[in-house]
Amino acid sequence: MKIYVSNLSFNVQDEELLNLFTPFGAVASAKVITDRETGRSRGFGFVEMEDDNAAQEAMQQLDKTSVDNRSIGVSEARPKSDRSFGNSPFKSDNGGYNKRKW
DNA sequence: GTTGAGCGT
Repeated sequence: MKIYVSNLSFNVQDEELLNLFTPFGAVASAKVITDRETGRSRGFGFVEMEDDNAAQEAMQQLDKTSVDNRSIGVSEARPKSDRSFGNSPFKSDNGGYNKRKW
């Protein structure tokens, strides 16, 4: 399950995310999105967990909790389009991500 | 020694 973590402090990074979600279950990957140009944190990240129910658990437990003096937000991540940044400038039909009835 | 909505290359 992919998890979207928002409102992160700018000093929290991948490892911090990992440490946050690890106690709830196996974390496949944890990544804080940093600005590609400057390298600074953008204040949000993604966490991929092996176990789905562990992910749900982590979400409820970590959402709105204070991390580094900031109340973070944890929710299920949107599906990153099957091929959003491939090679074609036309990208996907929706323009980035499936804009269904979320 | 930057800053605060947001869904990653």
